[in-house]
Amino acid sequence: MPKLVDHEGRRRQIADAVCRLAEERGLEGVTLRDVAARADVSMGAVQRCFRTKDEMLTFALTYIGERVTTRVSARISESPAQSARTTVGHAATELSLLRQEHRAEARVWLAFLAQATVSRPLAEILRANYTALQEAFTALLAQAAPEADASLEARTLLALVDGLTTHVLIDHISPAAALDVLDHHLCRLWGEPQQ
Amino acid sequence: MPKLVDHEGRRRQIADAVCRLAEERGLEGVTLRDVAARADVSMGAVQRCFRTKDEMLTFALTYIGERVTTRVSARISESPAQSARTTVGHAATELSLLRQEHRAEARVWLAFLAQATVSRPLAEILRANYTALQEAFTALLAQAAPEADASLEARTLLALVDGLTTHVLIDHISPAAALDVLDHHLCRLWGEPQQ
DNA sequence: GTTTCTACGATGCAACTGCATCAGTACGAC
DNA sequence: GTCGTACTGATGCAGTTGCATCGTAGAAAC
Repeated sequence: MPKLVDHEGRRRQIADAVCRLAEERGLEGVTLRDVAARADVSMGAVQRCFRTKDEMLTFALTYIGERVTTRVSARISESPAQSARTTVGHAATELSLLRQEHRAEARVWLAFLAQATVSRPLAEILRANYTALQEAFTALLAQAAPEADASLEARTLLALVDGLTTHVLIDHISPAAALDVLDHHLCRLWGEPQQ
Repeated sequence: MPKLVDHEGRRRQIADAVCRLAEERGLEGVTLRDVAARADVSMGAVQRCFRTKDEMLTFALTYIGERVTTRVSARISESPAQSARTTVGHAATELSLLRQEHRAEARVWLAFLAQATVSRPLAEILRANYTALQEAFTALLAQAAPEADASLEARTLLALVDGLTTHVLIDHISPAAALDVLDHHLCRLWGEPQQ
């Protein structure tokens, strides 16, 4: 057996390059040549890992989806002793990608979101991610606010978080303002008095 | 004075073609040649109307922004006798582009939204639109729910509507489910009992 | 009818795209 | 060592892109 390469590792390395480029120039600015250069591999290597560009983009979206989901899950499970309500707040904040260091992820996500409206494979990956997120939030909300319609509230929260993220990205509102909105929404959800 | 052409009319005609193409293939599928063909003019005519492709896209975004804003405003002013709360509901529903016939507009809007994260001119047009919408909703909400923080609630409503629209576009939720979420949110905002 | 000037549309062009190809490389088994 | 093979990276190619160019057409002014 001759030279063997860590294929999965290389695919991730390339997906990383895709994300960095998508963040800087948008998804249309992602070309095979630039991806290869950014990932410090040859174009041949990229073509060996992914048969087509579409396959590469699909993998990159799956990759970033897993990263976000993992981070949210981690945030949920790392705060086991807290109340369910606090956990919901933390998870939603994490998901809204408001922190500077996750702004890039948000940009990439939005780029894929737009592309998904005209690409079935991408749309299915996105749908799978959202479904998983919604189930997680529904379960959390069922604990945090037993008297509410957990599924409905989960849909509301996901949509609100996505909208806020988008508005922050285009500088319509500041991250702080987005957090305010989120806090306010959660407080009202808990039925607590709002100041 | 030789042959004169209704420039503004032609620009709108071209912008229409841009929107139809963006809806079908996404913004990356919009090329000068295809736009010209779709608008039933020659490429030369397109180049005469817009010096560069960017200028064309910028105009198209402004154009569609005006269309949406106009429709929302019309919806607001055509129901003068109703309560402020009903008006807010109608306006939000109109803005969420949930009806089948406006799905195309939503797709185009999302395409521009993604592009705006890497294009300053587009981002500024979007920001202007959102600012106008937020002011309108703030004013409405101040009437409809005097005890609430109108500005905060307007930001919430806009983000929620945007998120819902996006989720409908990628088929994560149905238009009916989105309407449910919106209704529920508004009912809670009015402090009414939720069934 | 002639002139004059805008608008037109066909064509050209350099750059770039995704993808295919293929001689060469380097690693591991023997 | 040598050999076979999985891998590499340079190159080729057809198609597309945005933009520039330029001769022509056609509507007003006279």
